Order: sequence, then C-alpha cells, then structure tokens
Amino acid sequence: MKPNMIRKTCTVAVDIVLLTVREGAFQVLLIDRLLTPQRGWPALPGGFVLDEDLPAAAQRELIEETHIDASRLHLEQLQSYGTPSRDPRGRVITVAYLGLAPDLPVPEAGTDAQNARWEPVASVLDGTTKLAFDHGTIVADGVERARSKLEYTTLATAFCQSEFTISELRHVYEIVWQAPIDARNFHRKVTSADFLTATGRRTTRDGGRPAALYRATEEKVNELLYPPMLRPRVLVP
Amino acid sequence: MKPNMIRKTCTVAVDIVLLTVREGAFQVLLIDRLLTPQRGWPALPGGFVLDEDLPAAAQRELIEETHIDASRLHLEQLQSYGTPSRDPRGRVITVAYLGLAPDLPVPEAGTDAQNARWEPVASVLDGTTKLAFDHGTIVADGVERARSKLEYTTLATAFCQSEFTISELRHVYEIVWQAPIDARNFHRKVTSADFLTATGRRTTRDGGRPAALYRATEEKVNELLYPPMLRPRVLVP
DNA sequence: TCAAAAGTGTTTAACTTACACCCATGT
DNA sequence: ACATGGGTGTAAGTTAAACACTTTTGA
Repeated sequence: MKPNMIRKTCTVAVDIVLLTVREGAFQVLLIDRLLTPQRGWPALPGGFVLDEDLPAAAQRELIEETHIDASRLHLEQLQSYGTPSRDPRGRVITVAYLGLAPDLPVPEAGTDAQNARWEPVASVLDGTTKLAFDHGTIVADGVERARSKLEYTTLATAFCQSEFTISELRHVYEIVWQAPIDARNFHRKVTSADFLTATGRRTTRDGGRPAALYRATEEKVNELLYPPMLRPRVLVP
Repeated sequence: MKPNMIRKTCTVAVDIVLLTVREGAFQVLLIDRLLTPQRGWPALPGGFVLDEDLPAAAQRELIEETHIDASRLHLEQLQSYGTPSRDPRGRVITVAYLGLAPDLPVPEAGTDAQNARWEPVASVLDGTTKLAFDHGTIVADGVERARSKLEYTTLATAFCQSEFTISELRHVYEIVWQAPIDARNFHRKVTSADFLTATGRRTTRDGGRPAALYRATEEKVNELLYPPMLRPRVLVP
C-alpha cells in the first residue's frame, strides 16, 4: 500500500465564536466544560459533527449548549484548526464558525456545558481568561475577522437589534474597533451608503432629540460596502 | 449515551487551489484523477491528511501529485467543505488551501495523478472544464479570495518572479481582475506604497525604455496594503 | 526614425476631516 | 432654561482619475 493510500480517520468538531456588543463592551459567548478533558475550563460552545452539514452542526451545538438559536443570526465559517496535538483525545479537527449577534437575553446553559455567559473579548485576548484547547487563538482570529469585516461589509448591522438608530450603529463600530468616530461624518457616510432603510419611526431611547430608526436593507446584508469604512490605522514610520 | 456523545469519525482531506498568472491568463493547477471515484476527471491536487499538520499535508500532496514545492510559495487556508454527500466514499471533509505562485515550469504528474497542468480559471468558472466532486466551487471560492486579497494586501507580488518591473506587477492586477489599469497612476501608487524595494537593476525584457527592477519588501509580504487598491466596481443603480 | 514602454507633471473632481451650528426632545 | 444627543452645512486638506508629455531603449 502506497503511503498516500493510508486513510487516517479523525474526529471533526465545530466550535462557535459568537460575538456581541453588550453593556458597552465587545463580548464572546463562553461555556464551562462539563466533560473531560479540560473539565471546568471556559471554552467555546461546540462539539462533534454528526451526519449533518457543518453549519447545521454549529447551529445544533449552539442550541444544545447555550439554548441560543442562530438560525436568524449571521453565521459564517471562520477557519479550521487541525494541529495533531491540539486535543489530548487524539486527532480532532475543528471547523470554527463565527457568529455575530445583537444584545441577546442572558444565555442559559444546556447539555455538556454549564454557566453559558458573555465574556469581554478583551479579557480573552489579554490572557486574563484562559480557554481550553486552542480556543484562545480561535477567539483572537474571530475577533480580527469581525473587526475587518466591519470595514468592507455591511455586517455591523448584525450586532444591532432589528431596528436601530445611526448612533447605535456607530457605537458598534466604536466598541468593536476601540476607536472614537466622528458622529456627524459617520451619519452622513452610512446614510448615503445605501444599506440602511429608514422605517419612518423615531425613538428617544438614546436621549436627546428623537433619532430616526433604520433597519438593515434586506438584500444588502452581508454585501460588500463600497466605499469601505476604513478603521483608523496606526502609522509606522 | 446522549446524542452529543456519539462521535462519528470522518476522513479529512486537503485540496490545493494553486493559482498563477501565465501566458496572459489567470490559471489554476489541475490533475487528472488516477483513482476512483471520478477516475479520469480533472480535479484539484490533494489527498488524505496523515499524522501531520494541515499545511504540511497540503505541501506533501502538492509534491506527490505535481512535484511542485510550495515551501517558498504563499499558501493560506481557504475554507473547509463538509457537505455529507460531497464524496461517494463516505463522509470526507476537505480543508482547501489557496496557493499563489509565479509562472513556474510546466508541472510533471506524480503518484495518484496524471497530466498535471495549468488551466485557465475562466474555463473552470464558466463550466467549460467540469471538475470532480465540488472542486469547481472550491476553485471559484479561491479565485474570489485571490481577487479580493489583491485589493487589501501586498500579495500580488506572490504572482511575480523574485525580481519584477512595475508593469509586470500591473499585468498581474489586470489579469486577475480582468480590468484595465492606468499604467501611470498605478506606477505612482505602488511606488509610494512602501512594499516594494528597488534593486537598482534595470531590464528591457518588456520592451521599450528600460524599467527598474523591484522585489517584494521582505517584512511587508502578506501585509495589509494601506490605502487599499480597490478594483473598479460595477455600479448597480 | 519610429514604435513601445517607462516614468513625471498637471489639472480636475471626488472624497475626507474637522468643526460650527441649529434642532427636538426630556428633565 | 438647559443638557443631550440628532442632524446639516461648509471650508480646508487630501486623494484619485484622466491624460499630456518627456525619456530611453530596440528594431
């Protein structure tokens, strides 16, 4: 048998990096592991793939472990992680998914998981919260993908409720990018960019003068944003 | 046993979308399958993952099937494909890799493959060349990734020889994007963008007045390009 | 001498940035 | 009345697009 005829089977898992903007912070959904290995450690929700499509596996695991229904959320494939040593149980390849959610009700833990909760991404990125396996790296990759998608796509609306004001949308950018944005120029830019639909309604929930409510234009969600909204770059001279 | 305790094993493969700019066309490396299923069909080089890292598997398969050494080429993970029905042999999940190469010598087929060759991506995208499994989709995803990476990163240099002229670099953009670019504005833009190092040498291989030779600045390869080089957008009013 | 490509200059338009200013509400 | 955020106006600065023009080679 030639070497390339040897078929090794491995286990395939999905892990979900579900991000949200909550209480003025960029947060990620974590659970505490109920099963060995790494029992008790904070980790991403996820699990083994059954006889189903990969995105279906991600949605199923999210519901099983956190009771969050991702069917109406943005969910995209992030990357696969397959270093042979990444899981002590053997060769496990995980396909990571990235989800973006508006501020949802506090999650409730389910099977194989306890203490489902939102955790600020900052405490994962700076190592304050250590995650099981290579989940810290996966979160970092997901956060960077989200930050860069806000530049080139209309996906920031995925972090907002179904109806939102321009300043709520701006807060999403400011919190995800950790950078202040001029409210007046931002207003002009997004209202002329043709991915928001005015509902005609107004709200005063943000205080001050009533603000117009918008929703994401149905056919423009997850479209490329042109021109892009470039985040401020640090100049390296 | 709870449903989420059932661990299905599947087979994990890698497939490589190796792209190049050759003879004035954007081309992809294909092989003809020597093994069933889909024996004789054109397909991407690739194969099953052994006890090795995923990028190592991609490099090994490329060498085994086409004798192309990717160790000095740009190789990045593209996406994983895992629809249960995508392979008649059973559950096979493939991790696709995207490689960018300069115009290389014509490849030579190896084990499990015959007739390794470059094929214009256009004939794959328009269905003229039908590929085995879902490889047509994988090529389309790789092409779109490459097109968009040319906008935001310095990766166009990965399609050039180690030393190249500005107009050779411009031809890469024109062929990958299938759009004409103003030579004079392009020249100014890339020479002021600080990812090219002048070698001091000149060449007349493109005809006309001798052109300065550049190389990709070592520490800027695969960096973000700022400001980005946006490809012309079709306006949909 | 001519074609062909390299490279520079210049004009115009478009877009970005910064910030002044007025508006409409709750308290 | 006044604080708070919403929204518009505008001038200055910067960048991009179009294209005229000079330079340097090979044939």
